[in-house]
Amino acid sequence: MDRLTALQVFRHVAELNSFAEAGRRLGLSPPAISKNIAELEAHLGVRLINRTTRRMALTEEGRIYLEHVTHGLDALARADQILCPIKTAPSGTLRVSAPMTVTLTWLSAAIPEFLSRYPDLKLDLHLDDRRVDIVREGFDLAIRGSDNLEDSSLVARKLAVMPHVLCAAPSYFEKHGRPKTPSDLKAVNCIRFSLSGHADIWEFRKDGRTERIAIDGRYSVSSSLAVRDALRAGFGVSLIPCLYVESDLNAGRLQSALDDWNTVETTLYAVYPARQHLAPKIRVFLDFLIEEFSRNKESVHASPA
Amino acid sequence: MDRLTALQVFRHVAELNSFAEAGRRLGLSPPAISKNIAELEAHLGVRLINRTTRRMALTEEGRIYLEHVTHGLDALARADQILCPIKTAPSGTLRVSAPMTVTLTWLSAAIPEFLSRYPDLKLDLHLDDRRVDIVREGFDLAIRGSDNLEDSSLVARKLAVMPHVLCAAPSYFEKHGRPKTPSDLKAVNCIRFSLSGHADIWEFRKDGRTERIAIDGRYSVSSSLAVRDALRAGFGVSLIPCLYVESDLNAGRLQSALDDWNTVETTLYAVYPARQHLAPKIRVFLDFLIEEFSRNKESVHASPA
DNA sequence: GACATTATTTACTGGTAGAGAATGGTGCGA
DNA sequence: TCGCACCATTCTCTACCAGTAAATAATGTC
Repeated sequence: MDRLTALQVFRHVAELNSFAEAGRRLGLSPPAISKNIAELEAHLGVRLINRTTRRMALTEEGRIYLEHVTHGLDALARADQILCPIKTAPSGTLRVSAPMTVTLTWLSAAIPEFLSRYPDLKLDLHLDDRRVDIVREGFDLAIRGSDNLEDSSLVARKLAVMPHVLCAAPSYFEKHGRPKTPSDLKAVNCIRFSLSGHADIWEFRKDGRTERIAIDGRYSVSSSLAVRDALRAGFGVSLIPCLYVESDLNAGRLQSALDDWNTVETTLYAVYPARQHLAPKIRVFLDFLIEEFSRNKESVHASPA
Repeated sequence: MDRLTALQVFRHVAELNSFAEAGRRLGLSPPAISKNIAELEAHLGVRLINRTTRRMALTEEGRIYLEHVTHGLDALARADQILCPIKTAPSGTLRVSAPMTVTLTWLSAAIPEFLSRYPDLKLDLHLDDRRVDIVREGFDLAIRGSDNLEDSSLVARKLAVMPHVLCAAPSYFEKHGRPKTPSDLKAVNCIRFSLSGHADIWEFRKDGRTERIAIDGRYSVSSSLAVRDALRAGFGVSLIPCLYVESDLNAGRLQSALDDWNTVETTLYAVYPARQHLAPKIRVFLDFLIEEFSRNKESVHASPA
């Protein structure tokens, strides 16, 4: 027996004081009404409605039962209704995890405009370069580099490609020489971004040939911005997303090397739990990310040139 | 989809934080759990639970929904529980319709004892010689004479047989003669109980012969007690339940006639709406009636002798 | 007194809820 | 590090049940 429909049948019958009318209202045949009431009574072991073919009236038990049932049914209906606005308009709190550096250099400036576009939305943005467990920690969405991409039941949406560039301060190159081939890097102080998937081995490609260099160095750090600071200070060379050193290269504070080699690219993904029933708040933030990253694409791609 | 089980599944999953554990608790297979949640989400168009194979967490919407659903589910559970004591122990209000005279002469004296036996029970006893519509007027039980017995969907339980006796005051018989045969009644002032089914035609049987006499008289009244008053006053003769005139006959205030003829009997029934799921309050009152009428039977049957 | 309406019963059917097996994925412990 | 155990999901299949239709019984109305 489907008790929920039985309860709704009971409620309608009680309120309309008629089996037939309740059937018409609910789109059910008279027998269906009868059976539902009879089954409900059998389930409870209590007679709820006294009825002849012509007349019906709630028993005392029926009246008591109706009161509680009505209350419960209304609460359940309210539960459904409360989700209605949520599933159409963005609202509530959006919990997002994003890598520190990407956010600070690329995204955070645009966040206020995004939030002002959706006044009912709150944003809880966690800056963390770790690969967070999105489900366990209750995030709605995470921005990840391809290094960290786990191939689970999550959905990944590509946002942007971040080409890398090998660079150092002019002073460093003057002192230690400018590498001409990837293998020159073996003898060089390489600053490593420890959270990268390719922290210890750097790849270079040219003319279909791939060189994989196990690099070494005295400084390993978990923030690209710290890497940049070390580069600026002339401490060593590093392979770093172009984006982060764009202005340094333009201003001559840093210089690139091995420009004729293609190097690793980090693809940036938005990762979220499911494609079905995607909440509007996630949907709009995703759209915002796509829009934002595509807007900046040309400037980024132009930078290494 | 059975939404009630889906909601219960959702609730258990949310509270136990595990699909499998919820399945074990509810006696359902893991696939059943999955499907219920998926269907519930499809129905709402909202993702309630983010899940990988290893971990799961409510979404914000899920948390909001759970709160309301829990509330509704509890209300419905309470509705069932509230009926539990009612369906086992007599309680609440018992609405009974009974004929005035039968009650006053036979029953009402025992009512207080009955009520003190069931302290949680209230009795609303309507004394009315009309044939009431038991369902329309919301009675739990009615006491009826066989005259009024409608053959509907109601249940009738035989309580007692009330033999009648033809009688009048000695003064009346002295003045107008004592009838020797039923047909003598045609010339006699017959007092009629108007609510009886045999008010205008009185039947007498003897040796397999039946005499049906269309009687006449100047006084018709809707209470047997008024008939008795008229008899005592020597106004005429009447056919009246032995019970009502027992003491009068014993004391010689009234005298019977046509004692060698069998006359009509009124069978007393308890009538109630249904045999299934008979409420305890009705059950105990019915038992009380049966007990009470069977206790008095011998004295009643002895009276006409 | 014929008709219309009502609740119920019976027999039947289509949809579906649940089990079982298999798959892909993940954490824990040896 | 590998393997084991567990978990959620998908697919397929079956059994059951909810609802309909037609027939019945009862009752109020014109």
